[in-house]
Amino acid sequence: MPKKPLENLTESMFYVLMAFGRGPMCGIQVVEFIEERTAGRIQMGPATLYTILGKFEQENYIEEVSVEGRKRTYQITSRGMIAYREEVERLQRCVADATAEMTARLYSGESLRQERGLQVCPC
Amino acid sequence: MPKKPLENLTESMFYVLMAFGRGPMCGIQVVEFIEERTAGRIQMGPATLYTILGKFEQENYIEEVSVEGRKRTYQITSRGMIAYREEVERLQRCVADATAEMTARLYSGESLRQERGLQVCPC
DNA sequence: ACTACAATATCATTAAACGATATTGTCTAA
DNA sequence: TTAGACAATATCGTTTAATGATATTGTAGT
Repeated sequence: MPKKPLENLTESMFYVLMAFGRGPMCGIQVVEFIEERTAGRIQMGPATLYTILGKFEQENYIEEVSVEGRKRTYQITSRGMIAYREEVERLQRCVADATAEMTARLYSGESLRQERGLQVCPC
Repeated sequence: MPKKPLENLTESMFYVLMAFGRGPMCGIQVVEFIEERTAGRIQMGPATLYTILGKFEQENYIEEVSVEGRKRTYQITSRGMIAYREEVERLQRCVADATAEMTARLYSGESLRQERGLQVCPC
């Protein structure tokens, strides 16, 4: 079990934390949330789900709030919320970097060269 | 070597492909690009770098354009460009999903309940 | 030729994803 | 009361990725 917060969530982990933004829920509800939120793009199997839930509980990103029979309900912790917000920011930085890079190339005329498959100035 | 395109790039892979948007370059230049573009946030060691370059060449995302001594220069292929654009879109969808979810919660009054740590309606 | 450096390559360990399958608890109907 | 059926969670085993550390190799300067 890691001491430091996970510094790079996977897409699956990200959506699991997003689910708990809706409030406490059990594993199955998380899967349903993800399927709905991503319009079916992401379908998480039980192995991935419970692996992540286990890790998140160790990591103190979520905590158990009730057990009814087999059904375990979790809620997100403040630590989990921080991790989620940081992940949103990381994703935004990636997109921003991509955008900045595209813009830079446009202004340097690089896009023309790329389109034509040229390695050097076409002049 | 996988037959289908990689459907989910890691952050490291993403920035490597972004680097090749600048044109052909060698491994070291990729590392320098990433350090610069992310303002030092991401520092890639040789193991990660050459693992990724090897995989991308197999995957036909990049191709060798010259070898001078030890120095190998690669350029991105059209397949690589497609993978890169798809990855940008995936990241954008993640951010968009997070935003949509936040908006939905604001309008349902969920944010108030979350802030106060309540599981049920506070009324 | 020797040395230093630049660039790439490999090793070994740890962690993540996930299909497949197993387990367990609850409820219903006869 | 017990035999399904079902809902929910748990585990196994394989494959893939990340990465620190270290090794290799080619080139140039002296």
